[in-house]
Amino acid sequence: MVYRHSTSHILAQAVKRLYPEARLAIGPAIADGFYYDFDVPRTFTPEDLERIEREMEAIVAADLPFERFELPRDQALQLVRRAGEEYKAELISGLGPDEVISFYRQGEFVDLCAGPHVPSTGRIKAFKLLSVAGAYWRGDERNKMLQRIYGTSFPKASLLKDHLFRLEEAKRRDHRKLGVELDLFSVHESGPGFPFFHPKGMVLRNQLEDFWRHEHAKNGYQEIRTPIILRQELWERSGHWDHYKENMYFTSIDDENYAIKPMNCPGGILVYRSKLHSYRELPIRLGELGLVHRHELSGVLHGLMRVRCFTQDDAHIYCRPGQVEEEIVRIIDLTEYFYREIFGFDYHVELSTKPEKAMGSDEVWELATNALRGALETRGLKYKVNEGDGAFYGPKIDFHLRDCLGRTWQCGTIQVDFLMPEKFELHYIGEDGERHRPVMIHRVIYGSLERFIAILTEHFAGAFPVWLAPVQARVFPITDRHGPYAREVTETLGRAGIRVEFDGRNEKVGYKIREAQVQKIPYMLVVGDRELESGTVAVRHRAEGDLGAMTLDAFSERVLVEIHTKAR
RNA sequence: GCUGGUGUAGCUCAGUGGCAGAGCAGCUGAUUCGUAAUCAGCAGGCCGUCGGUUCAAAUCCGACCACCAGCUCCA
Repeated sequence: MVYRHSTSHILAQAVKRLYPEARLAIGPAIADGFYYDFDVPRTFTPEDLERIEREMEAIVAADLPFERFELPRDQALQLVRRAGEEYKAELISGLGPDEVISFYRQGEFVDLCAGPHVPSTGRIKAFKLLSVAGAYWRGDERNKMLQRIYGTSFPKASLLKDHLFRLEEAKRRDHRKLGVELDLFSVHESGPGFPFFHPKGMVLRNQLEDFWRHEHAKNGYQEIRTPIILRQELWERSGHWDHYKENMYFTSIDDENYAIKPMNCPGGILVYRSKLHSYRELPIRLGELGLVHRHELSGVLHGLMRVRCFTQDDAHIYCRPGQVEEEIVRIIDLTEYFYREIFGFDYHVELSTKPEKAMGSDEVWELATNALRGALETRGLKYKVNEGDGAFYGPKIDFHLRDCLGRTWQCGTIQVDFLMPEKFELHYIGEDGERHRPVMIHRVIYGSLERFIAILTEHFAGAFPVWLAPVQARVFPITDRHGPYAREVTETLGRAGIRVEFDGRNEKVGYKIREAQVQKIPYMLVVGDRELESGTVAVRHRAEGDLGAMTLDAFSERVLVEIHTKAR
């Protein structure tokens, strides 16, 4: 961390030497590297980065010592103002009264910095500038956009090389690349952000949905389905019109205004409201694999991770106030079962609190937030707090999963909502015969099927567990005379419930094996004279290689066990 | 949406002002083969779109669209 931060100072020094008009913003170390933000009238090109790198080499070669000094606030301000560094002046003004204001000097270059640093610039052995991108000053889009240069550094050249190699390797797992290669899905210019699922992608998706339905039925959920287009009035009532309009698509039918749903909750509420409920029924858990559309900014679209229409594995739980925490614990348990037991993911949990543009009083938010916090503590889960990051109708717990480049994506979420029940005047009849207001919990486990499929693809690098694999086995006859037997094998396995393909093309076994390996098909079955005579199949596993001959029964038993246990 | 980059065959990519190219994939034929690529032939293009400059544009200029990285925002 210190090491990379020192490298960012060298970057800043090089930039100041080459472009004296550049104003410095901030330059922290980040995971795997560092960046520095500059305000420069011209834009940096890749050639500029090379020039800057060469200047950095010179600074490293000069082995300039890093020297620390401290100044009182007014002198510090004077120093940076004289240098025309208005961003640094703003940073100093933002520091608390008792904070020490320190600077670091290397050669002619001085920068406001808390430190620490390596002793001298010569300690930086291997570095590389990776990219340049825009970034708003203080991360606020109302502020000026600065130019951010990203880079990384390592104590040894070989470590830098390894790191760059790992970045390349990670790209091979990219779900966008694998999605094409494995023929899972596509996106087209005709519908940016609106993905098309191909037959193999649908097999995967349907497996996820079947499993989801099964587990939810076991856990006391009922399934519903609500329409995609509903009257605008509904969205005005729910608060989406006021808080979410810019993300919604609208249409009109017979001169009436309608909206395309960005969330499933208002529709689900209409189902709850369609009859009277007794306290004895609660909690009522209504699940919906609901297709929602949201207008996302064009610059954020990303394969299946970030799209403009997606299917949420949603559910809304209507319960009594006293049941909220227990319900949250149940959802956490179900989520952990999915993530940890079934898929084997690493994830982290965040708790998001009341945002600026929220509905409802602080007291209600406090209550809801405490319920979430209480459930997290009950389960002893570590979590990070995101102040002001909740939904407009309630605070939430989020489960975040990693993609191939280490970026994290929110998948599961649990949101407590006292407000929608209010807006829609929901009630149930209590023991006392009076009307009472239920609490609503919104939750998803996969999050969206699309994003989850993207994460799964990268997590397994396309080599899906057998239960999810679009094709579980492929059968190849060695020559034409083995064709009829190979077909019989294919049919028998198919009848046993295995997704199996027959590859009778006139190609060598090696060719077919290679193709099946590239497709990450878990099992390859070779049949030739030996198998034909003994009534067996020669089994090859995509990771374990040649497993030798097995009877058809033994093979199908093996695969069926893997399918049923969801072996990874 | 903002900053920067990219856009040529299904995929990966060459081609920098003068007839649009390669490998893989596809199709046809030959080969009948034992665990990651058999050989030969054929076909495949609105060079992202629209406009401009030029005798001539994939190539230069402009606008737009899409994609990539990052920022802001979110499942």
